[in-house]
This record gives sequence, structure tokens and C-alpha cells, in this order.
Amino acid sequence: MPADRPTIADVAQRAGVSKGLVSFALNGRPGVSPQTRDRILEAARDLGWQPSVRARALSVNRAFALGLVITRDPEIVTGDPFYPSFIAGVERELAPAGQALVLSVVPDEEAELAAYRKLVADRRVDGVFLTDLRHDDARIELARELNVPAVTLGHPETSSPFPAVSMDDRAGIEAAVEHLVRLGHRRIAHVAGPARMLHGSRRRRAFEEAMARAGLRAEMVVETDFRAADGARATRDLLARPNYPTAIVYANDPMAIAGLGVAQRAGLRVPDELSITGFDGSDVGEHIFPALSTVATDAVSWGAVAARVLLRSIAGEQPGDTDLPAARFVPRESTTRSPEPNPRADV
Amino acid sequence: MPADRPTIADVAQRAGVSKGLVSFALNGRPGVSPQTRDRILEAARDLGWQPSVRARALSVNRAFALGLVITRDPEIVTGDPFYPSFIAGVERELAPAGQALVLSVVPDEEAELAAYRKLVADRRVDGVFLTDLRHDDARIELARELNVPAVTLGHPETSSPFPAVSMDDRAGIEAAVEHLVRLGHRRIAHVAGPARMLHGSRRRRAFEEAMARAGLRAEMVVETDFRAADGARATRDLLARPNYPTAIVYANDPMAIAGLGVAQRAGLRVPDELSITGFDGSDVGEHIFPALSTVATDAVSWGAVAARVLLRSIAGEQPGDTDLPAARFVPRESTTRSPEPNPRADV
DNA sequence: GACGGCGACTAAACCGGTATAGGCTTCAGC
DNA sequence: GCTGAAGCCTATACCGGTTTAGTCGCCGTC
Repeated sequence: MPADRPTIADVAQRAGVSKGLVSFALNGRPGVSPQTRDRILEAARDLGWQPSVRARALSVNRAFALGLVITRDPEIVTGDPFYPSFIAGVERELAPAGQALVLSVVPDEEAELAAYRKLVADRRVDGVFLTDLRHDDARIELARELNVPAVTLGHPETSSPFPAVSMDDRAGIEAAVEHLVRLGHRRIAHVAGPARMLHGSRRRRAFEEAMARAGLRAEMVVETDFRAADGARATRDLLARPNYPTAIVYANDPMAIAGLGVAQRAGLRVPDELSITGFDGSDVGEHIFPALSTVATDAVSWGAVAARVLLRSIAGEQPGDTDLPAARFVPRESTTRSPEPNPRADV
Repeated sequence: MPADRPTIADVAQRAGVSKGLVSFALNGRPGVSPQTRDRILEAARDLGWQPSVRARALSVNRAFALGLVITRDPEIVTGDPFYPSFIAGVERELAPAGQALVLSVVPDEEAELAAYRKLVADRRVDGVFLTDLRHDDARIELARELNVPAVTLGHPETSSPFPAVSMDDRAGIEAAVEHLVRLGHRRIAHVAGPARMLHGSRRRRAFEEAMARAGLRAEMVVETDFRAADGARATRDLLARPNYPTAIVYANDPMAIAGLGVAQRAGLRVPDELSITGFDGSDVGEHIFPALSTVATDAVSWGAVAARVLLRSIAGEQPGDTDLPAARFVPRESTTRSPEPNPRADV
């Protein structure tokens, strides 16, 4: 029968000291003589002692874990390139800090709030990530009410007591529009994310402003739910209009790839007859034909920075807002000169 | 100042009984009179008492959480349709059972073993999922050594003390090959996953056997790492051969989509000049042109069943192996008759 | 009336750490 | 030689539950 894992009491006994002193020594606190400290550490090593996170959690009232709630229809979550990379970045920070990541995946916004409540009520986590911010996002008020540290991905609209880690996605959209305008496009459409989501409407506004700056009317905007099927439907809709676009700016890559499929199916040559751009740079977009021009966001470092900020919040610091390097437009093959004669003076 | 959250002692005091009895009443154990039980439950309700998972974890020596370690290069994890769906399925079982999911994402196999060790040493989890099984998978021995309940996705090669939850992916590959053979294809290639991974080599063997059954030689097989870039490279390689294939069976969808890109770039019409099939059904594959014929696996129920089995293991039952419905081949547009005259008698 | 047995309940130990009050030495200072 | 303070250490309470040993009162039985 294998011996039970040693506890701090076993270490104390072996080193001939009290439990309390062992705790002090192991946590590197003052008030322990060097010889005793060595003896204790040696005893701990000999016994193969490992601290019990459970016991520590109970006594110091911390969970040593962070919570992430992902709200997605199970069907949609597939193919979304953001979360896996984001989580990889989070993990990069958490592992060395001895923290764990507790993940919840829920189907809708109601279940989402319940999931946060549960995570906090069970004291499973010390802080939470708030991703995919929406207008009047109830989670901010909830986190405040639950008195749990949080970090938001992007600046919420309503005033928030939590630090924000943001990545300017407007710049990428603007660069995409400018790129298309420079190529002579005038009838540029946007397949937007859901308006209730902050990044959905923000990208849309960035699109509209960039169009306005170019002296163009942003009259072709279709709102979607970020799904590939939505991208296909929106594209069919746009191409059926009498004044169909010569270029489409999609709010994410899966929709752009689906849109490409629709265009090709309709017999349009991309990019010669229709230019398209994506967002968020999935690796598959790089390999389709034509390779997808897109806006690259660094989800991995977003995750890493957000985790770091959240850990600092939990530690009692008051980290300020952080702005990550802006998303970059990456021109590839799916964008080229407008097929139409360009009435404007060109560069 | 808001009152601290109530503990079991507060409930006991309000109900005028001892802590122990409260615990009994709340856990529905015998030895509590009906009236007292009601009084206790009412007191708990009045105070808004919620059990502390931490305290329970310490006293009953359980974590009330399950562990999942995902081993992926952060770049690759993107675009992989399996895990998000699998996790959604897991969550579906865990949430009602009051369990949480602790997720680790690590870059390589060495870090993977360390992550399992850490999860168990910290007593963060009561059981672990073993996904993406490999040949001579060290994790099985490790889990046995750590004495932690586990469930494997698929049957490992080495003998394993853990229940397996399997989905026959061979059937899907075989159906794909048979479908292609029926369409007159003879030079069928396979872009396989890594040989060290069980499902990589199993799908490859299924391919080879299906080919043999059709009287064909499986001479065009390229091993890859499941990445879109690998799929592109493998396709370029295959198409450059003197005896290039008329059909390619890919081990996953991202590679198939990348392969489609390569073929189109080379001026090949798909499916007329080259048929392709994917695996695992990403939603984007449905919307590209031509729509990708693929093998649909139900990752969501795989997750749900695996979670259920693992929970039963932890509860001390000895659940047997489970076989889920086999993966189904879903023909769409990317497969059609072979462009070559078919010497064989056709149906 | 003593006894046994049972149901309802309490007190206290326990899980494995941390935190705190206080005790014992030792040494400097007067 | 006495006092005070610093340094090192112990004992103990505590976190919030679960669990076990044991107490108490009541009933039926002989």
C-alpha cells in the first residue's frame, strides 16, 4: 500500500519543528533561521511534499484559478479561430503562476450570466475574463455586484470598474477599406457581425467612417451572426442587388471564405470581378485560392496580456487599461483593382 | 458593509441545531426528523446559503472538477474544429453535475505530461480526459501511476485500465473511398495525419484497406501534421507526380480546403479534374465552392459521453467501453466521376 | 423498575494548509 | 544584574465543510 501523500505535518515532524514554522519556511517568510529553513526544505524534498491547493484555497480564501465563459452555439464555435489562440495565450501566463483556467461553454446569454454566478458562488475562480463585449453588457454589472475581479477584452461602452485590454480592430478595417479604395473600388459592401456585439458594431462603424473619409456612401452593410452560413447568405443578398458591390469587407474569415464560395458558385472571378477581405486570420485563409486578404489580430498575446492584467488585479494592484498593437491589414490575393472604370483621379 | 456569505454555522445557529445536523439535512441523509429538516432547509434558503466547494473539496478529498489537456502548437490549434465542439459536449454534462472543467493548453508532449502531473499533484481534478491518443502513449501509464481516473477517446493500443469512448472513423474513410471508387477513380491519394497519432494511422490504414478491397494500390499517401499548410504542401507534391491522383482523401477539413486552394491555383477544376474529401466537418467546408464532401463526426456527443463515463468512473463504477455511432460520409460537391476512362465494369 | 434499542441530535475531530498570539533565548544597554 | 527588544519558534485558532463517537430521551419489553 503506497503511503498517503505527505502533509505539512509530516514535514514538520521529520524536521522536528512545528507546522507553522514549516509554512513560514516554505513560503519564504522571515523569522526562520537559515539552518532550520534548510532542514525544513530538505525534509520536504525527502518526503516529496507538495502543497495542497485545496487546503491553501480554503485557508487563504483564494481559488488560484481564473474563469472564462464562452457563449456560443455549439455549432458556431467550430471554425472560430479566436478562442483557441486566446486560451493558448492565457495559459502561457497562468501555468508559471500556478493558476488554472476554469472553462465554461454555454449556449446563450442567459446561461452565460448563470455560469458567471455559479463560478463565483462556488468560489471556483478569483477573477473572470469578459470577452465578446456587448452593448449594455449585463456581465459588467454582474461582476461588480459579485465583487469579482475582471478584465474586459476591449473597452465597454458603459463605465466599468475593470481594466480593459484592447486591440484596435478599427485600424485593420480602415486599412482594408483604404486599400480597396486605392484599387479603385467605389461600391464596397460590409458583412458585419451582430450589432449587439461591441466589436461587431465597432468594425461596422470603422467601415462606415473609412468609407465616408473616402467620399463614399456605406449603403451596403449586412448584419450577421458571424457564422459561415450567414456570410454565404449575406453574399448572395449583396450580389443579387442591382448595384452589387465590387468589393466586400467581411467581419471574420469564415464568412469571407463562405462568401468566396458563393461568388465562385455564381461564376464571379475573385478577385478580378469581386475583391474580398476577411478578419482574424485563420490559417486556412492563407491557403485557399485566391489567398484571403485579411486583418491579422494577435489573439495569443491578447490572451497573455489579459491574463497578466487579471492576475495583477487579483493581487490588489489597479492595473490601467492596456492597448495592444493595432490589428494589421494583410493584403493577399483576394483583393485587386476594381473591374469598373474609375471616375476618380487615382494615385 | 455587506455581510459575509453565510456558512453552515450560520445556518445551524438560525435553525437552532448543530453544524453536523445541517450537513446531514442538506445532503439528504437519514437521521434528521422531517420538521427539523424543513426548518434547516428554510434557514438555509432564508440566508441564501451556498455550499463552499473549497471546503467540501478539502473535507471529502474531491476536486469536483475534470481536467482536459490540449497539446497543440498555438498556431495549429486555430481552425481545428474538434475541440470546441468536444468541450461544448463535455460542458453539457458537467454543468448539471456541479463539476467544472479545468483546461490546460500546452505546446508539446513533454509539457503535456507535466500538465497532467501538475493537475493531479495540485489535486485540481478528479479525473482526466485522454484525447488524441498516440502509439505507446505515455499518458496511460502516467495516469495509472498517478492513480487518477481517466477516459480515453478511442481504444489505445497498449492495454489500458481506463474505459474508452470510441467513434469508428474507419467507416467514414472507407465510405469515402468506396464512393470515389464507384465514381470510377483508381488513382486515389490520401493526405494522412501524423503516424504517431492513433487516429492518424488508423485513418490511413482504413484508407489502405479500403483501397485493397477495391483492388487498388494505395501508393500515394503523404503524412502530415494536420495543418492547413501541410495539406497544401502535400497536395502540391501529389499533383506534381507523373501519376498524379484523380482524387484525394484528406484526414481533416482544413487540409482539404487548403488542398482545394492548391488545385484551383494549379488550374485544375474541382471536382471535374480532381475530387477531394475532408474529415470532421467544419461548417466552413459546407460553404466553399465546391462544397466539401467530408466525414461528419459528432464531437459534441463524443464530449458528452466521455464526460459521463468519466464521472461514473470517479463515482467508483467500472463503466465499460462505449462505441458511438460511426462517423458518416457526407457527399457534397467536391467529388464526382473520375475524369479518366474507367477500365473497370461500373455499376 | 431495570434494561435494551432506536431515532434525533450534539460535540468534536478532521481535511491541510495559513495566521496570530505568545513564549523562550540571547544579547545589548544602562 | 536587570530590562527591553529582537529573533526564533510553538501552540492554537481558523477557513467551511464532513464524519464519527457519543449523549439524551423515549418507547417497548420482561
